Amino acid sequence: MISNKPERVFESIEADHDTRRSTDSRESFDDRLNHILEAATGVIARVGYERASMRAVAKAAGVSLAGMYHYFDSKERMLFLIQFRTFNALLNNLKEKLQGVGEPVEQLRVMIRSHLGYFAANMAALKVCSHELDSLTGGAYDETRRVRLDYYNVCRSIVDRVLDAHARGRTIDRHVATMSMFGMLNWLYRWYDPKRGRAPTAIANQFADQFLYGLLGKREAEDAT
Amino acid sequence: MISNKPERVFESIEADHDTRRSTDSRESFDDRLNHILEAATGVIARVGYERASMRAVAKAAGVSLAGMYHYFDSKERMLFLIQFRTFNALLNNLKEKLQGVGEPVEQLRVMIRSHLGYFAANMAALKVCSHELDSLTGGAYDETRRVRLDYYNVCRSIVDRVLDAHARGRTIDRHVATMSMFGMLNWLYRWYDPKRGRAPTAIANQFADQFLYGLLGKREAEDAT
DNA sequence: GTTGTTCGAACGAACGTTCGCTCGATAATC
DNA sequence: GATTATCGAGCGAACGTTCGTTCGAACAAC
Repeated sequence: MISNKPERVFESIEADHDTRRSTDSRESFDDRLNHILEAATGVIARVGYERASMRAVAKAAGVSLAGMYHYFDSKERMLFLIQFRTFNALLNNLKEKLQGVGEPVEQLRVMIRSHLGYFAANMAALKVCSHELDSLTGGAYDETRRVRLDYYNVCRSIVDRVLDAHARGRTIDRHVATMSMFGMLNWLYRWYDPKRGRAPTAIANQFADQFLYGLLGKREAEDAT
Repeated sequence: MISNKPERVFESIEADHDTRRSTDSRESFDDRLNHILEAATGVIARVGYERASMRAVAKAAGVSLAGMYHYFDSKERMLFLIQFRTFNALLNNLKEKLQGVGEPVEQLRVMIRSHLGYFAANMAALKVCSHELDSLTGGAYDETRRVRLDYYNVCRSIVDRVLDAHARGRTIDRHVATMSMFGMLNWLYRWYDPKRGRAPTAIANQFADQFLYGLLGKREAEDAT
């Protein structure tokens, strides 16, 4: 089932075991794959996964229909590659941005800023990830779920730390609180237009304020900055 | 395009112009239509609109494939009927619950409670409405959009009144705030399991608290109850 | 006998995928 | 250095299946 190794793609600077002599063809393979996946991401974001026919994706990528199957063995695998890479990039981006930030409240602000920043910079990919979560099945679904769970755990532990440090006797279900934050953030793909709306950083700040005040119930969140 | 009048269906106690004599066959037609739409809602909620074949819906409803087309002239019209009725019911439910409530903060609480209550009671229908927003095209899409805009305006004006009454010098984009609330609420269909999670009313209360404190930045929301 | 319901059977179109082939570039052989 | 073998990359054409929809006959009710 997992014949097309996904790790190869984003572990680009990893220890290479066997393929490094014929560098030329290898690099051009990955470049070509990336190009096709980007085209696919655009089409799927526009019309949805089921409506996005392989013919339409092939046309958008400038490849023949049959030629696509040199890069993945099925349409579902194509969607998996898009989602798996995006979720991993999102997670790595978050971990990187959190480095050196210790204060829980500031961690939460960084997290929301990071999520929204990546969102705004990769709208199509994150629309596909938010909307087509259940379009994968079996092992492919499980693998993306694993990454999403990692992401959830990082965010959840930040929410926990914020509440532990500044709890004010309110009874808050922390899972519900975390999911409400994801809802606030991910729903963006339904309404946000980067050409018309406010800048992503402005929205991120407002979201962070709203969510923090919502958690803490008072203004004290500010003295952390 | 709009051959199958949708208003007839939920304006059930409206002034009837022409059809009230042959009550028997008329009622059984509506009942049968309702039954098919409910089955369709379940199938679409489970596998998505595109994957939900008319054959699968027909089997779930206990009707032959051809027999479905006696109640709507296309698959898209079937989806339209589901969405249009659900959105209208949601809107009417909200207006009803708001009657007699004057205080803005309490209005907002009622709104969140109402939305979540309807959500919990009609999970499948609201999943279809949240997830398949863009599956309609042309006039059908416009009609559902109109109802959704009505719903937005009611909620937005409540947010406006809350902020006007309790503004504390914070700069808040009210559209962004309203959409963040819809995100928090509608994202529910992605994670909430009525059999495992907390009761809908408990979640509604926490959502209301979070969103209100988030808007106002302090605890004063409570003295409205 | 008309009208409203229901259905089996079939339609053309579109889908994801596969097959057999071609084309260049590289590797191997002499 | 010329010739041959090997292989990845790409494509046109077709496969079998499933899709939404239609048609005409059958049956019921009044």
